[in-house]
Order: sequence, then C-alpha cells, then structure tokens
Amino acid sequence: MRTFTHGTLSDCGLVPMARKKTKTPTIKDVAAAAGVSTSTVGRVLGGYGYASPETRRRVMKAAKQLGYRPNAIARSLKTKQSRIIGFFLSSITNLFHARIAEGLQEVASSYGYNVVICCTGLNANRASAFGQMLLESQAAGVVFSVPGDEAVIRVAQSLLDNDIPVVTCHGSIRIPSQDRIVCDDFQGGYLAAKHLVELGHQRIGIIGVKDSGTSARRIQGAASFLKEHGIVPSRVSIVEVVSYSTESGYTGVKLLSARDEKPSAIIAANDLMALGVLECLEEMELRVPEDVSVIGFDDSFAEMTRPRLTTVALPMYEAGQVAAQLLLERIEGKDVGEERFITLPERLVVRESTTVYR
Amino acid sequence: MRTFTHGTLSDCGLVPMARKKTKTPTIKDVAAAAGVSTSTVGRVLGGYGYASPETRRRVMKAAKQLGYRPNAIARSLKTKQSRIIGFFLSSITNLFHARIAEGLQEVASSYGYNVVICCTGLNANRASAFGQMLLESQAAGVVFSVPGDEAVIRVAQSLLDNDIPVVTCHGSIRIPSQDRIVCDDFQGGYLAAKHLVELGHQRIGIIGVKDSGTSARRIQGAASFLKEHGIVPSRVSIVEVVSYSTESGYTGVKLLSARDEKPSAIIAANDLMALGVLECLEEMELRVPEDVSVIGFDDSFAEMTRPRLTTVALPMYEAGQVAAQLLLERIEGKDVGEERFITLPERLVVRESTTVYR
DNA sequence: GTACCATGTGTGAACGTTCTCATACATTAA
DNA sequence: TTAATGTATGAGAACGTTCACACATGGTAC
Repeated sequence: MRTFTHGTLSDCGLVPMARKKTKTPTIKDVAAAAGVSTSTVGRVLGGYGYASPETRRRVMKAAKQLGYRPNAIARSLKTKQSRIIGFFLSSITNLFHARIAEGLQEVASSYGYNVVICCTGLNANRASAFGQMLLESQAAGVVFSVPGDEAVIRVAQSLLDNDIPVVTCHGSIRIPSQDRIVCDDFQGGYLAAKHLVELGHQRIGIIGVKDSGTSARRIQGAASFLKEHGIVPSRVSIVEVVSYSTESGYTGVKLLSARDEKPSAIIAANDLMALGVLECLEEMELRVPEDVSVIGFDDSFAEMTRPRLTTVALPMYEAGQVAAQLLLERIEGKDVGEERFITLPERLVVRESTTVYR
Repeated sequence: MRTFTHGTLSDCGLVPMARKKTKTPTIKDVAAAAGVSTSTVGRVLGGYGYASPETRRRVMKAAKQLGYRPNAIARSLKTKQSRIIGFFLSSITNLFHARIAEGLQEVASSYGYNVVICCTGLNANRASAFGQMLLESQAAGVVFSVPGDEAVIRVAQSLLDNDIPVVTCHGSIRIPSQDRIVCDDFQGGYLAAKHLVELGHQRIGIIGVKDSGTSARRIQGAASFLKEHGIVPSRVSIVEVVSYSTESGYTGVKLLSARDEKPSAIIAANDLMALGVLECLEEMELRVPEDVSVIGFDDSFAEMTRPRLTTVALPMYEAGQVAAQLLLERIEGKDVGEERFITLPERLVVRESTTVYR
C-alpha cells in the first residue's frame, strides 16, 4: 500500500524525480562498452602506447556513442597539475590589463588551459588569498601583471616553492630569476621624438612622471634620438610631474610654458596626460596640431579625444600572448634554460594631434 | 662497489637531486603528526561532526606546523564539483564586460570560487570549446554575457543538462527558465529625459539604434517621461540609425537637423554616439552645452570627452556581483525557487554637456 | 538491568583517471 | 632451439580527499 502511494505521488510529479538522465559516463563505461580494459581506453584516448586499429576503432566508437568526456579533475589529481593559469592584475577594467588578459587567454586556451583572473585591487590580503587558492587548486602556472609590492613577491615565492612556474608581464614587479616581458619604453620614446623631428619640430617639450621607470626610459629614448639627430639640447625642455593623470598633463604644460623656449611639440608620458595637455593648450588658445603638436603613449582612448591623439601604442595583447607562450614552455617542462627577458617593440599611431612644423 | 659509485656520483652533484624539499603534506601526514585518523582531521579542518577540544587543538597545531594545504583537486573529485565559475563574454577589453567580470570575481572569490574568463570573440567554435572545457573541469556554474546566438545557447543547454547552473547577465542572450540580470533601460531613458526637462528643455531629439531592444526601451522610457510631463509630442524628434558608433551619432544629428523642430537637447543611445554628436555639433558651430545639451548612455569614456559627457551610467559592476550571488545560491543548492529576473537601476551622471535651456 | 542517546574516533570505500607492471603472442635473429 | 624484440592488452595501485559506517564510551531514562 505504502509503496503504491509513493508510486502515485511520484507519478503525479509531486515528488521530484531524479533529474540526471544518465550518470556521466566514465572511462570504465567506455571500456565495458568496447569490451576492453580501462587501460586500453586510456591508451587510445590519451594517444600513447600501443593499440590495434580494430581496438582503437571500437573504443572511439564506444566513447562517441556514450558521449564520453574525460574528467579533468580526476586527471589533475593523478598528474598533480590542473590546467589553470592564474593571472594577477590590479583591475581588469584597466584597458592594459584587459588586453594582456585577452592575449593570455587566447594562447592559453588554444593549449587547453584556463585563465583565472585574480584582481587584487589595492588589497595585499587579497593577493595572498589568491595565491592560496592557486596553490590549493594545483595551478599550472601564474602570470603577474601588478605592482611588485612585498605581499605579491611573497605570493610568487610560495608558488615557486611549490614548483609552479611564474612569469611577469608588464608592471613594475620583478621576481628574481623568472621570465619577464616588458614593452620597449626606450624605443617608444625614440619613435615619438623621431616622428616629431621628421615633421620639422625643433623645440620639443617632454612631460615625464617622477619616480616612474617607464617614464624615465621613454624620456631617455626621446632624448637619445634628439641628441643623435642634432637637435639643440637647450631647445628640449623636460619637466616632471607627480602622476599619470589628466591634471598632471595640464600642470606639465604650465611648467613648460614657463620655460624660455616655447615648444612647438609636446610629448606626454601617457594618453591621460596628453588629454590634460590638450585641455591646457585649448585654454591658452593654442590650436592642436596647428600651433602645437601633441603625442601621447598607450593608445588607450586616443581615438576618443578631439583632435584624435597621435600616440605610441603598447603591444599589450602580444605581451599577453608571449607571457602565455613562455609560461607554457615552463609548464610543459621544455628545456628553455635560464630566465628570459623579452622586450616587445612599441608602435607609433599617427592620428590628428601632430602635424608638420610651420 | 656499484652502490658506492652511485653514491659518489650523486654526492658530486652530477646526478640531479630531487628538487622538492619536502613533499606537500597531505591529510594523512597531518593525521600521523597529530596521532589521529584522517577522518578526524577531516572533521576538524572541515568543521563538521564531533571532535573534542583537545583533539581539535592537536590537529590544528599539526596542520599549521606542517604547512598543510587542502588539495582542492582531490576534494573536487570526491564532491564532483570544482570551484570554478565560467564567464562567457565576447571580449574582456570591452569596458562593460570588464566591469561585470570584476564584480563577479569579487563576490565569487569571497566565497572561494575562481572565475575563468571565456572570451568567445565572434567565433562560435570557441564557445563550444569553452563549454567542453567547463564540463570537463566540472565547473560549479557559468555566467553568460554574450549575444545569444545559437551556438552559445547550445553550450548553455549542455551545461544545464549536466546540472551546472547558468545565469545570464546583460547581453541579448536569453536562456529559457534561467536567472537573468539586466539594467533598467526604460528607467535610464526616463532619467535622461527628466534631467533635460528639469533643465528647461522642451525640444528634444533622440537618436536611437534600429533593431536594438536596449535602444528601444531607452526611447520608451524617455518618451514616457516626456508624455507624463506634458512635453508637446511634436517637439520631440526621434531618429534611428544603424549602429552604436561614432559615425551613427554624427548621422543622427544630421537627421535631426533636417526636421522642423531643431532640438535644444539630444539624447544619444550611448556614449560612442554622443561623441559623434559632439563632433557634428562642433562642425555646425553649435556650442555644447550652451546651444545644445547632449546626453549619452553607458558612462564608458564620458570623462574623456570635451566637454565631459553627461551620461546615464549602467551598474555593470553591481550586475556582476548580483550574477555571482544568484549563481552561488543555485550552486550551493539553496531553495530559491523558479527563475529570477533582476532589473538593476541606472544612474544619471551629470557632467558638462548639459545645461539649463536659455 | 536494559535501552537509548550524545559524543568522540577510526576504518575503508569511493571519486575517475593515469601509468607501471605483468602477461601474452608473434616475429626475428643467432 | 633459444633469446630477444615488438606489439597488444589487462590488472590494479596510486593520487588526496570525503563520508558512510562501525565502534567505542559514558550518561540518562525507565
């Protein structure tokens, strides 16, 4: 009687029925269906060791028929390595990091690896929590694209202690003896200066950022070109401001115009600052590019300004790809020798904010 | 003799030594160190079941001393669920998606889950490859923030078939009977119109995008406010363009100025179009905001335009957080009933491109 | 005294894979 | 003939966890 009642309830749909139609098939099910052992299935599907063509065919067929999907977790448990790559960044809404992430992800997933984003923000605790997580989930490798504060270095070290390879990509972080990818700031500065000189500019203003290695290298690159090409040093004004911000760009122009030589062209340390430069020049009733040419760095939103900014574009997408490549070589245990240091070329993008000197 | 020789070689460092200082400790090691069984350790560390204070103390101490870290992979194998959340998006360099990703990640990681980015681009194959991967790695749940093409729907369905909960967040995608999060486009349009009317504008131009649900709802919202507040319908011009682009914004203004009533304020369907509007107005020698007020949508780069754009900001970060919340409730098996449909409020951000009508 | 509960602990079977080792047969070389 | 080699397959142990179950012990209720 009771049994009957239950049956009725269930039939009425009042009692939830088991939803899973059929348990996910495992390698065992495939083996049974193909009439072979699990190790044979493993050999066929894993593509290693011997298997007769006939067996191979039977296994393939059985796997297909059952809709077999290998369980990555079980594999990871055995191989002691998941196919997860961690990506440390401060914020993914930062276009730079997003571009790196995209390049990284593209290459990683073409190799069957997943990218886990670890947005640390400004919180040091968060970095170590992510480190913990990556350690626990047996991450295959990690890419760092963050400022190199102490907490992060500690995280990287603990990953390395657990034989998880680590690569840094852009950002001020420096992890001893690990692969590192950067953009060629010096060359970028060089390109900017070259562009302006080729347009006939001789009085050049450069707005750098204090205590920034990147900014310093860009200035060096620009200065180097100017020196090589006989631009009178006294006509080159270099000022330094405190941050990579629109306000700093604005301030930079003010500082430059206090100098004796008024520049006919200005190199700002990044696009955000270039925006401030445009604003200040407009206030001073100087037209861009007719009166003053302006050039930025980054190519972050240079398409959005009016006039559109000529800028030096950073190969962030490529940087992400290369980071993935280097990391994967380490992960797959290729003998690639010592730490590698890759410098990627920057690229000048000419838009509307620069023109020939008249 | 032979033994001796080997010993010598090894001692000389000619034979590579085992690099890992000490094998990562497992629950067994902790059990041995604490003098209890593995299940007791499990109970203490897992925080379930009985354990005497004394035992608890001993286990904790042993775990700490050994630097024990649970193996997430092994746990996942047993529980049949990893702590991975997949996030489908077309491109992470899109600020919207990046904001969603950040919100999602923040909540997910506070619950101990990892977010894997799945950038599908425009490639349908890629979507199914990601689906495959998530299935294989026993993902806990998935968030979709992509156009809802057929391939993606198929992926979502296969995830659902495997009892992996799915949530959609923004984007045109619609998965039957699954939780969905959207922004309140209608209210956004309403807010934009309200702002302009409160500034005294009576002749209002609206540039919408053909075949866009979002645009249609924004227009409805604006129209609704205008109607409610007695704005003469004939003074409201609505034009439709083909895409959300700068060029379309430009075209939109041309279309509007062909109408009888020249608007004193323009609502563009997004910031990119608003940029085109600014450009066209400048060409027509109309000043913004003195002659014409302009308002955009998205708050994507509204800070970068000159004048800075007044815009309706979309709560993408919050959307990501809510997506995580809903998804986690499903993952953790909370009884939250049927599909849920969350509409998040938009917010007006007043900057420089709107002013009182004179 | 028996029955029952609450508390505390250990045993050992899974989870689904990989991969070493053992086994078997066929072929070839000496 | 024997031995070695190549091909083909299977048995089963491990990976590190969780958790059902069994087994204690001591207390309380009848």
